[in-house]
Amino acid sequence: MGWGMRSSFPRAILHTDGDSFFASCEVAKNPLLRGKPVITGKERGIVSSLTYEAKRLGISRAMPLHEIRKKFPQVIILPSDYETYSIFSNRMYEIVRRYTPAVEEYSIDECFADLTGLRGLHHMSYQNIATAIKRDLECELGMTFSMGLSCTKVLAKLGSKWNKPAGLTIIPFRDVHPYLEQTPIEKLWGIGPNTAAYLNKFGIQSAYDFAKKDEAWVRASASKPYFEVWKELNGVVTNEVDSMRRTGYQSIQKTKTFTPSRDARVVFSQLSKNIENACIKARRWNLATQNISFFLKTQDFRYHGYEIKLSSVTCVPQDILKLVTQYFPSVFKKGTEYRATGVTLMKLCDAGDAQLDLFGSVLKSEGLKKVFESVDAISERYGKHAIFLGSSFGAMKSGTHIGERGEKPERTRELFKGETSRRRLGIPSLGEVD
DNA sequence: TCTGGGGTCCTAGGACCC
DNA sequence: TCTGGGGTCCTAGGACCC
Repeated sequence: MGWGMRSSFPRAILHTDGDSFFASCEVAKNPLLRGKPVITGKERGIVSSLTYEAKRLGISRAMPLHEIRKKFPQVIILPSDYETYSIFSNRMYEIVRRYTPAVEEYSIDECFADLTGLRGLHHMSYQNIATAIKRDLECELGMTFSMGLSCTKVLAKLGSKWNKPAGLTIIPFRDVHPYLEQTPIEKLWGIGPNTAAYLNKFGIQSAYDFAKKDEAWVRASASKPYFEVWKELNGVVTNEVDSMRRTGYQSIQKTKTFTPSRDARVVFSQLSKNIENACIKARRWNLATQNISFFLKTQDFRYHGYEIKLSSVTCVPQDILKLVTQYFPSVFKKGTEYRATGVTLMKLCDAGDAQLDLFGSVLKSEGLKKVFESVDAISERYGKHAIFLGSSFGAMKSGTHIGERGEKPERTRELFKGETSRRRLGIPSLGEVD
């Protein structure tokens, strides 16, 4: 196979992308904002999402808000309201599902839909089905959507990016050439900066350069994910629209940046809060973990932490806190200024009914006692004052010590000795919100 | 990009087994 | 004892995505 090969039957894959999604949700929620420069991300101090009116002023994502307030006092700055965004997101999925059950909820503002074979049912061409979906979305949600229609996900995604905002770009496979020629390789979905640089070394600059490479070369020179992108550029579906709804997570991570602090109690309380929140999310999905990791992030963006294997599966923060409390002192360095903490519940498994029952009783009887113990262990180490541990841990004190119970983890591993270890916890490079 | 928060999948190499 | 081949599982790290 080479350039020109195709899947055995033609597919119609639609990619839908909400334009400036968070900011658009805010406008849809409050019509008085329409036509105005609106940005979200107030709580972060930088721009998260922005309307085109704001873009026209020269504002861009990640711009500090103090700068914007000074330069553009007319801009409306709003805090993120994820509950609303989630409601709009679900409405978006439901509208698309009127036309096909094969809808993949790809992210809060994007979905894929497989329209293959539905022309007869709807008495419409694929183009007209896409147009109808777009019309429904825009009428009912009060915002615009960018869409791409082609024969694979990679090409559909290329289409939705082609004409933003509010564009619908159809890329029939026979017309794909000019689109690929005008697309730098690093703009392709699935090709990041590393792979782009690697491919550049072989003279591959555009998506077209990549697509026309021999199969043998791609197979030999790139790993599976890139081979699959290559196939999709050639019209062969390797990544089907997956309409399975989420039933859980492989891992749950909670991290939060705070006002920089050298105070162990402050840093620990932040970590504790993250652990609580991670466990709340795990329990909401009836998930439990036996492998966790935590880290402290310094002002110079270094990470220090441990990966810990617990002696049993749990979704109770106290169980995790007990171990984290033991390891916290060897991670926390006096005099070092920290900016964030984080925890990851790894290898999540079904918590099962028994686990939930256990949790229920723990909550009622043993829970508070254990909380006291954890808090106390830190108080012992770092001072007499009660630790402020956020909402559920505030103003506690007690007389017992954690050491006696001393549940031992099965195994621990120190993390983040080197710079390259950062990615252990999925510490990301800066991504895009929308 | 002077840096938030949250995910997924793939691969190489070692451990262990027959 | 210095030498096979092959399979599976697990881990650590890399890369990518929104």
